Amino acid sequence: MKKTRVTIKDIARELKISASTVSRALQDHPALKKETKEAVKTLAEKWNYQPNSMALNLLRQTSTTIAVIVPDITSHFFSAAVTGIQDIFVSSEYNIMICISNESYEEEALIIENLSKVQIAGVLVAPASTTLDFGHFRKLQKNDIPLIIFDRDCEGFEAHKVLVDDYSGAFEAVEYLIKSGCRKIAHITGASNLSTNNHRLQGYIDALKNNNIPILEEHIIQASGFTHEDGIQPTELLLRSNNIPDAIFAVNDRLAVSAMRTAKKLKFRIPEDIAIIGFDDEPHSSYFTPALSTVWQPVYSMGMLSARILLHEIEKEEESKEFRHEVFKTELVIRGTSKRIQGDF
Amino acid sequence: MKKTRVTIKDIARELKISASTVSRALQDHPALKKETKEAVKTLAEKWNYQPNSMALNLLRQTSTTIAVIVPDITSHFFSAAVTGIQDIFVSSEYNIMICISNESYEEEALIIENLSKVQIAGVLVAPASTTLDFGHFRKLQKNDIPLIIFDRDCEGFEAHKVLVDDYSGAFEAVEYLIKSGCRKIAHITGASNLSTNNHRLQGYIDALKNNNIPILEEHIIQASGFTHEDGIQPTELLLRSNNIPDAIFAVNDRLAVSAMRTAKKLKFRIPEDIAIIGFDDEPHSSYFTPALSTVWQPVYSMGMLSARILLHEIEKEEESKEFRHEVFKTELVIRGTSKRIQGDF
DNA sequence: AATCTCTATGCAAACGTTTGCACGGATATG
DNA sequence: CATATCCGTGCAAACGTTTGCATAGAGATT
Repeated sequence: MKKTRVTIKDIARELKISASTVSRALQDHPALKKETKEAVKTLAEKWNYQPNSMALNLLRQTSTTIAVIVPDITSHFFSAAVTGIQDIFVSSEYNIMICISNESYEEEALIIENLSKVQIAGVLVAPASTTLDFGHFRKLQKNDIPLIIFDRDCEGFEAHKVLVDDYSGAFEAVEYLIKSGCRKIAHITGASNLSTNNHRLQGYIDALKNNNIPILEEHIIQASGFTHEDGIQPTELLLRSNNIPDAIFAVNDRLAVSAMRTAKKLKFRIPEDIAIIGFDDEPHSSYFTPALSTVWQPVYSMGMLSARILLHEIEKEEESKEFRHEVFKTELVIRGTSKRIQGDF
Repeated sequence: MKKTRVTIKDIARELKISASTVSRALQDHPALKKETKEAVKTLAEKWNYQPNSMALNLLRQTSTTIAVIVPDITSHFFSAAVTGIQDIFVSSEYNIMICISNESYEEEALIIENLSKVQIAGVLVAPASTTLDFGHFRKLQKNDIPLIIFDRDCEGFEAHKVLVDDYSGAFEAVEYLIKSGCRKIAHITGASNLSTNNHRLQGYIDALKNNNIPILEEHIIQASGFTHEDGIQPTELLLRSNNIPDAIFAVNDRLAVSAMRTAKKLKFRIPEDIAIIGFDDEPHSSYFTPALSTVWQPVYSMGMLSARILLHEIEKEEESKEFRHEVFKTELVIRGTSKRIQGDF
């Protein structure tokens, strides 16, 4: 750790000119004469001069670091979103810093606490499932740090938001199940304070209502988490009850996959005995047998748009109190775990 | 963007003392008297003073940013590795910056080029599959920026390395297939300049040799990429040849899953007609039917160890030219896509 | 020869922080 | 009463960069 990078002063000393002249030469300042500029540029090139970004940021009172806070990065959903974000910032002067909240409000608050010690240009956050209080987000806003909420809504909290229309995604999926002949459709839902889960649940309920199918409490089961393992017990509960459903709409693909395997183990035929639709369209979902029907979300685009909005927010001059609110549409992807609709091909 | 954070000078002005005294008070300097310290601390607390990290880094000529360069973040492998890395740095003063090379040497080199414009404390990199020249890594070393190579070896390039014993992982897998009665074992391999692929290929070859099974060129097929789609064609080639194998060892789980589906489509029974073993043990692999047999890698631990080594490298005082070379062992996970060994339960 | 106008460059301050050194005042020692 | 010792604090430099202002020198105009 003794690296002594080439500075403007080194170049100035070598050329026997002042640091200001070097600085101006590198910026092609019109007042300088050609020979000076060239001499400086040549030496800077030769010595591989790199401006010290910290000195600059200190002077300008700015930062080129963007923080991205996600609950988890091993799920395809968030890693794809992060990729979208990255792809926008990679061609900008900004660098992204990834922070993982592990779906924990405490960790999320701690991350923001630590972030405030560092200079940060803006924050993109997909809130943890346990986040009910938004004080930490408000603090950022109070400090004039641009904030974008993505994927998961924080109801009652005003900010720029980039979301997915989970409600209609779920509605369409359930409506499809009904049209394909299912009448006893169960739903495996997730943590009840997540906007995404709630909107999907509401979409499920409204689709049933819309078709005059009674909503049965026993057919709405909450999984204790997002992973495959968390789908086993709810499915067993449903398929061993005395009111066995003929379809399961799961709040995500992992739970759907788990439901699939559990159903198979219990000798149910898919989709004849039990149809299954998931949510997310993870890359491997189409490789199961039968291939999983699911709801695709434009997650990469969502990441990109969030990043673009943040970028604009950071660089804009005028002060506006308007918050953007973008909602992406989903797409129903029908594969083998759901029955065909009569005359649908 | 007009935030004016509280500085040491603000506190000094308010308390009518010098900035140096404030600085010392906050550090509990023994020369200061109690009342001064307390007055400063109280006001700092009240005004929510946060030291400006850029000023500090500038003064100290250091940085608290670590760069992590991975080929891709949507694969479970790298996202888990990044999570391990993150979990080490989260409790340190360092922040990690994620950069994605998209498996491209050019992008990787560009990232390092851009990184050198920013102050960076150290770099963790899993090289892109197309990286054959290591000049960009050497440049980092020349600038005394600690570098750790993980997962993928750069043969002929000296650096700290944290790898997985791909060779014996593959050897064990193929040996298992042989013991379970397979004699015509094919291998779907990947990009030929990736150390991981090569070591797995070599493990495959040596396991066959070790059992006096001839190595057939036609049974070694290179997939054109890492995704599910890339596994279809190689499998079809194998299963439609006039020397159909009785087992496929795929270089990763995605290709294995794809081989599975393709084999099923072609009416092969798994594992009776064709056994399949993958590599990675992705979370969903056990949810296929039959569940995928595979080779598990301690990827999270690998991430953590890489991070620890980097941390040590950054903070160490003495200059040593020794490079660490850590190799993790894999574990064979036998599930349903491979036959049982006689008397093995 | 005195003044004016350019042109090219340097000076110094600023960003926020730390720290070696110096200094003023109080107390203790001779 | 003079000197030594100590305590608490401030000054100024340093990190690397930019930029408004000043200025030196040259040439042009009177």
